Amino acid sequence: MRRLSELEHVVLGIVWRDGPCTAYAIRREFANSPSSHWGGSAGSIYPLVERLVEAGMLRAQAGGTEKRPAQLYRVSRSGKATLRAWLTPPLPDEAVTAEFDPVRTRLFFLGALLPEQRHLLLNDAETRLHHWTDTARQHRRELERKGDVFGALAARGVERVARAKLAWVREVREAIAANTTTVEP
Amino acid sequence: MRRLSELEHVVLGIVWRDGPCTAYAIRREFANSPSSHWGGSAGSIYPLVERLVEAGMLRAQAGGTEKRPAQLYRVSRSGKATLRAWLTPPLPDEAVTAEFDPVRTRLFFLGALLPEQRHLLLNDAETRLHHWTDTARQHRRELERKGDVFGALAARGVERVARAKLAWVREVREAIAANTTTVEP
DNA sequence: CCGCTCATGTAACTGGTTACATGATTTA
DNA sequence: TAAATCATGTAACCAGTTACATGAGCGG
Repeated sequence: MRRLSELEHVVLGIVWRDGPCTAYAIRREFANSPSSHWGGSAGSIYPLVERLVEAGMLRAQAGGTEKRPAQLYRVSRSGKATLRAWLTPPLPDEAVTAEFDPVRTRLFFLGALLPEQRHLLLNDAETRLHHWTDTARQHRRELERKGDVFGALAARGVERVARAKLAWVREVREAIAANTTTVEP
Repeated sequence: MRRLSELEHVVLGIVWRDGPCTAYAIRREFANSPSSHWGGSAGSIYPLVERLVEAGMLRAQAGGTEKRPAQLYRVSRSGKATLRAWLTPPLPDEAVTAEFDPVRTRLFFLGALLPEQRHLLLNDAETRLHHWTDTARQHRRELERKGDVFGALAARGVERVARAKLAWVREVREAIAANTTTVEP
């Protein structure tokens, strides 16, 4: 099989972690995740899982109740090996770069706004980031409560990044408070 | 015209900021950017710029030397208005969430590795993040040197996030040094 | 009994990418 | 004079999304 995509590896990881589970449960995992990078849409997950089965990474078994039957999936030996290979250094080169951040993307062009309007954008960003730090902390605690040690440690990263961004937006506001660079209308 | 994509807005911003410039110069902007989210491939930029011209957001004018003619683009009045609208709150809901981070994505499944192997991944992540903080700082200074005040402030965000992630990876290492949760082979 | 969750899929679309193609100009 | 950069484009592909479709079970 061709090189697995990042999403395919993540699905492999979810099935490894959550034991035998349905494709639907995988989708829910993405839907409940505070990250919005992958939506876990039906159109992506069902064909993806089928591909992993065909590639021998996942095994299907009948499950659920008689009333409500369901396909359960678990990782095969080769699936586990693939998962571990994915976790083994070196990380891909793109793994550590500036990710896509809509707030930062906009700040690059803050000069296109009138000085008064710049603060409106920063205020909005700050409010949302403040709220986001709460969400991130709650999510981490939820994982801790469930006993998912590594998940909680991963989620700590979201918390730290959220706080860093909050501090950053505040720094930007301080910095432009002095600056009154105007721009033609 | 339909709602502009994020990339289309960014291109609008680049043309606004860099004055009359070629599509090629726009591409270079993405290629030189330390972010890898958009590659600025020819296949995306040239058709995109053409679409913005058709939508009346950009105006084309002949330019370059006689020896080497080139199409120069500048933002129209309506292009500027669109750019400002993009910068005007409220930010879209997805603007403030956990972005895609390959390192964090992997840490969720760190438990699938043997305890000794976990440190190999963390070491790799730490080394790269350390290097990345340097890159980010240099890039920010470069923008400062060029007098791009807002660009430099935006780039400060990359720096802060890089440092936050570095601290996070170190925290994770401390935390799992004690933990010896093993997993079936 | 109405709406929500569980469960599984498919078809059309989209916003990019890679790879290919061309050719002039500048720099080492 | 070879290699890099400037400059512009196209065709095929790809990994996801949205929207649609179906149906059973379960809680208020």
